[in-house]
Amino acid sequence: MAKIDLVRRAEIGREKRARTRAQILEAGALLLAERPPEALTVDAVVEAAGVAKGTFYYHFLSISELAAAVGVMLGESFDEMLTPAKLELSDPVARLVFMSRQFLQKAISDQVWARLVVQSSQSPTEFGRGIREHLKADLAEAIAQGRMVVKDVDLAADIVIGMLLQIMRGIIERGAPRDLIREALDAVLRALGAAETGFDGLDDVLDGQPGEGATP
Amino acid sequence: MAKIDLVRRAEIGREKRARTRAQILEAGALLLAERPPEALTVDAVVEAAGVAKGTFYYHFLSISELAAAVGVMLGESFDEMLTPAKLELSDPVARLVFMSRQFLQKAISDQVWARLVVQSSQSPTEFGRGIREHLKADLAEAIAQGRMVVKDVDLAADIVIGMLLQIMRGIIERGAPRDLIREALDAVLRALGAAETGFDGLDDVLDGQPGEGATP
DNA sequence: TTTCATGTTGACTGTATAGTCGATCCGACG
DNA sequence: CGTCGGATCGACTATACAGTCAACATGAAA
Repeated sequence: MAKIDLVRRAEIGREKRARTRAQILEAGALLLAERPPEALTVDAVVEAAGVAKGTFYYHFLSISELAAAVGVMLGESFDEMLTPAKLELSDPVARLVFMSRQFLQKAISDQVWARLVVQSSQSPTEFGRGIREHLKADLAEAIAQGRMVVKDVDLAADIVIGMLLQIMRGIIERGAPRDLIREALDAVLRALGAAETGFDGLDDVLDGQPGEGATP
Repeated sequence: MAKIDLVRRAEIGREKRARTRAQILEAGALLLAERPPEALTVDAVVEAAGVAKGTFYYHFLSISELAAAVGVMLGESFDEMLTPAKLELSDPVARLVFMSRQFLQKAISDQVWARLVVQSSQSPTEFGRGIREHLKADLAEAIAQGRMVVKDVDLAADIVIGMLLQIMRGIIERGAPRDLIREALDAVLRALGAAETGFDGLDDVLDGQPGEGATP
């Protein structure tokens, strides 16, 4: 019995498999942007993805697993979006502002993404918790440096998350008037009581200019 | 054919009818506190309410009508809660603070109510729009008086609503630490840029003391 | 006691959805 | 070009749910 190269075999379908899975994932994301996971049916997903029902179950165990996968996808888009901040900005308040700015800009340029974020913020997913922890780390650092009036990290996180999420809802429903982002960022800093304790480069971050060390 | 007193007849069952309807309504509110209306089934409602399925359809046309009725109920609880502010407080910022304070206090003392409010805030119901308009009226007055740094009424409303809702979520998930309400109210005022432009009695309202005119 | 409007019941029908499974397709490899 | 394993398909069963309806319960009035 000639042993066939199983490893090779395993690779064969991988591209097709990945493509189909991506189709289902994208369709799921699109649908989850406009309804909660509890209201999402397998039939709706497979129709939107253009695949057969069995194919869905070949890739996912259930709708909730699909929802989790979409959550992971969202989380990755966040990491991708926030990585530059981690690398370039050493100041926690600057990182906070940068993050908030990226957040709102993405919401303005990608409505589906915005809706998806808003929907995902309801049921506490793994993704949501990750964002929150990331945010809390920055806030704790800022508090430790005596940069903020708000001392309770959880309260500070709720303030930031609540403002950004609701402003995102506003963007979805009513669009983004001129200077919205700048005014929103100012309001976030004021709410935390971090407005007057900035560092030199903060205005650049607020305006979306290249930050510290980027200008030779 | 002796005309029977139809008006009287109509009154006969009213008490029973009202009681049953209230049962269904309460069960619906309880269930809608923990899942979105799209995920609520008639069977679940009638089981929770302890009535037969036909009874549900005798009182309501559909789940969405029940959800609307629950929304109206919530709206009434708001009116009830906010009426004293309208009457006693002439200052728009004081009314804003009073409203926010009542809001958070109620959330702390009534978890089901809090969950229901959070859930209802997702799908824009009639109730949600009413609250927003009410809030925007106060904010517009405050802006007109030059009391706030934030000039965009919609942005201001999103800031307040976002903060309060997310803080409510925090209360639901992690409880309310000491001084949470006071710190939250301070943060709201700072966010709007209304912290330094207060009037004399504002501290009383912030602390939940009887407001202006109540001390003879 | 009888009558009758109002309200309640739960069995019933039809439909939508979940989840399964053997048939089929596809493409690499010998 | 035939074989074979991984991927896809869609018909099928079982179940959950929506919505209906004829029968029954209740209690005030005659």
